[in-house]
Amino acid sequence: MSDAGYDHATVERRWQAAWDEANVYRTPDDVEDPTYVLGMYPYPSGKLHMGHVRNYTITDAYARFRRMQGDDVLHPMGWDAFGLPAENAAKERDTNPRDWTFDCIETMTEQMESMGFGYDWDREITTCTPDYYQWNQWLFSRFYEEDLVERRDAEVNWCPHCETVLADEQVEGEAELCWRCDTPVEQRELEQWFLRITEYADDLLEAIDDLEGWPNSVRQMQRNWIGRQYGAEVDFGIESHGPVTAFTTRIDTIHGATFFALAPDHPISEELAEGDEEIRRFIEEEADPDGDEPNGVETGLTATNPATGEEIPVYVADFVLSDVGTGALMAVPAHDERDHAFAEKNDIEIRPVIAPEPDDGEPEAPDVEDEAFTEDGVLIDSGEYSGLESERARERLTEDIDSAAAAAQYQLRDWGISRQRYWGTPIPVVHCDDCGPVMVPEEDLPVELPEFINTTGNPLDAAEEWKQTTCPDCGGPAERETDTMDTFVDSSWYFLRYVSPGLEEAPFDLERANDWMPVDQYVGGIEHAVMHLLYSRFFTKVLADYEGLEHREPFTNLLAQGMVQLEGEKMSKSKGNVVSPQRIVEEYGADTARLFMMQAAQPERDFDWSEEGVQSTYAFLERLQGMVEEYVASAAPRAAEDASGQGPRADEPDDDAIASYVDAEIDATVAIATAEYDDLTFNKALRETQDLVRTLRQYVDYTEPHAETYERGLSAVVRLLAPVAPHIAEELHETLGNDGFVAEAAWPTAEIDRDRVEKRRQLVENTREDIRDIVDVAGIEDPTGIEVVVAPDWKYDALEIAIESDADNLIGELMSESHIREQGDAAADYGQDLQAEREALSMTLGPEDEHAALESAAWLIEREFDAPVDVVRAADADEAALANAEPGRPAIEIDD
RNA sequence: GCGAGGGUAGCCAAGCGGUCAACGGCGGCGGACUCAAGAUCCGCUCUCGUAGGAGUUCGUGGGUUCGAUCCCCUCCCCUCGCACCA
Repeated sequence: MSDAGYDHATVERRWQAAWDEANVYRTPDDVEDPTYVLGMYPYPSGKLHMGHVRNYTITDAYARFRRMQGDDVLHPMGWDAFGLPAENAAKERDTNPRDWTFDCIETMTEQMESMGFGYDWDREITTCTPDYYQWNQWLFSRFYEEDLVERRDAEVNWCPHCETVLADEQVEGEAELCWRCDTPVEQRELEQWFLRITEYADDLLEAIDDLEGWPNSVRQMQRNWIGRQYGAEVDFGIESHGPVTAFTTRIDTIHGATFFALAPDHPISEELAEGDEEIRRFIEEEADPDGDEPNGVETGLTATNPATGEEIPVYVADFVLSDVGTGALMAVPAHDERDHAFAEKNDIEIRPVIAPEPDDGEPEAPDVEDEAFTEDGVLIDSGEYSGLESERARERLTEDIDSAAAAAQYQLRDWGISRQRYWGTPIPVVHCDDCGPVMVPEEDLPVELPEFINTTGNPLDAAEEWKQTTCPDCGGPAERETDTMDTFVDSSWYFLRYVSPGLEEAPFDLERANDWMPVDQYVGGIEHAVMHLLYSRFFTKVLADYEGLEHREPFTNLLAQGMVQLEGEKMSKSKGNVVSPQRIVEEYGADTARLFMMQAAQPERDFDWSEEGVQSTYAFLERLQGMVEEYVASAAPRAAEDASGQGPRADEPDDDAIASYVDAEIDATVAIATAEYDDLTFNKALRETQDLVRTLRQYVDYTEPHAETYERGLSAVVRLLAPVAPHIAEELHETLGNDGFVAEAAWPTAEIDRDRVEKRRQLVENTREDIRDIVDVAGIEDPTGIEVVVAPDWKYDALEIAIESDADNLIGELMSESHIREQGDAAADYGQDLQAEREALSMTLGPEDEHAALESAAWLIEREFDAPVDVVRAADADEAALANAEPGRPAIEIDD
């Protein structure tokens, strides 16, 4: 670690206290439409990890940037405070989830403050408080009233380790493991509460197209998850069981259906199993829906193909899933891979009815002996439908077959929210023997959690006194529902609660929510791409439909931030490669940690933590502080001189040129960095800013700087850095003699033409490089003078003509200009060059601008080669030198 | 299998039709400073070249174009998500 004098701990504490004192990050209720910047609230696990730090540095930097630009900003923080880990921790430590959770919150709040995150803590929300979760209950009742809640017996995913039900989304991978503990998930039948998200499937799906501020990956993942497929439902009559509906996307292949298959848990399969030992045995012992092999058993029944009237055998097959489609399907082995595999195994006819579109002549049946032909094509052997294209045939068949109707299938299931755990929102329902399940009336909310009981099962079940109640409808004895809600319910609307966190009459202040929502910039991990983000969209749409919310989408712009890795690997406790933010803050300070992270990579990309990188970031801040302090120290005596009437310091003419270079660079940096901040590409904004620091340092090293310019540069740097490194920025802002907080200072502005800046920088850079090349290639040891000659005006004119001209003979066109023609051979030569490069030409700066740019950058060249540099206009140069000069590329003469 | 995003010099990584031998960082090399080291600063870091030049490069093979790292197609590889989905 460095030994120099940047006492980050003191600086950071000082400004954290000052911000707090001055309420800098408070958003008053009466602001009109603040820029709403939000990071996904954390689960209070007890410690901030690098992922949190990155997430919240992104939102904080953006919020600070917008605030400095003059926006009102809403940047709140809260706690996703319900959940299983608290319960487990409480059991282990013999405490209770509430105390444990609040301990964790306290620790993490301190850590967040030590990072310098500027939150409006007055809007803090904590989902495990009755103040908050009563509104989960209220919303549940409202959903119930709107018929969006359903109680049904359901086969649910059950984690034996967590002793709870899991949503489909919480079951991971082919092995079906619990997302929390990786235990294999089992199936159980339970009475469950469901939110009917499928009612919104179309809305949720179609609105994705308009979420232009979201990453494509997330949008695509949500589309996949909803999984809408258009097809048809069609009935096959099964003897003695009546019509059975099957869903198919390929009704055009119906003439090739050679068997019918039922899921093992289809009602008919179960009925058959009762009277047929072999079917029973298959369902109970052999069926393996997870296996690769499609297994099945013949039922001896036949089904009537509604298109052909043909009788086809009915199987019970384990590759048919009861929760996909209708749990029954018409099987067309010739045109479906799964059906093909099953048919081969069971020796069922494979009958092709779709042929590839023929180039000419008659369609020919494809070879489906070994492999199904699954593409669309032209129907064959399909009676009156033969010759139709698949697409058209689907329409016609759906129309013509009596029992067929167009239908859509979704992969999205209703959202089961019941959890058999203690630490969650009690589902506000009372079970009455006479009335059945009854909603707890609004005036009796919240249903508060009873004291925690340390027991093996569900503590709510054990809380006898709490459980026994009376029925709100009939007044008879009744029992409370003992399940609690999935914590994703809490997070589905928390962003609305921040708008009016203490409101006692409603979950959120409608009018203000209408003004303030949606969240302008939401930032969080990609792991929430489906669950949290989909549920939040669902809630928002329901609230729009029934509660007068005027927004149908919660998050306008979404940024899925990348991971912080170590040597290309995700940090994890089990790998033991975790870098502790706390250690970094202690050793280098929050500013260093934040700055390092933001400059390391674009926010959405993964990047490697690097101790060297952190050190060099720290050194950068230290040097910057040194520069500011030195400047202020040297400015004081100068100011005294000025005041004593000895007059302003006389700037040498040479200095003016340098100052104009520095000035231009300041403008360029401000403009570019601002655009990059706007884009959340902090890495690029910071690179520009650091480049400017380098320029300023070179400036001050080279000459006595023009005070106004130099100070303007330092001041710009401090403010450009303030969103990311806020503490040291405050310190330097103060050192530079400013009153007030940099957090509330005005963002620097500069009007530049980015195209001009790039041309100017390019010209200077190319020229410097050319000089280096010449010195190197020519082996010039010690140059004594460098002359840089700008091209004559007529060449710029010629270039412009060449760009605009579309004449075949450019030379002719050029020569029609008398002032070019006068140049004789030189004009002809340059015309040849232009002709050759014809298509690649682009406009440069004008001769005066090029001269000025080079003149102001001459000091960089003098400094580098330690030789005087003369930037010369064409008019003042000798003929020989001019030959090599072109627009964008001055002639260079080096003396040694 | 389907979908999304990628493959750029030793490594990380920007660029996304001409100003590109290709920004920036790391690593390496040389120089300044120093008794020395570190830090800092200045260069170099595809090949050849005694005046800014030439040659060969951006996963593979084709194509479009006066011109392609950048656009289109084929294939190979990586990462992520979904998947016996009817």
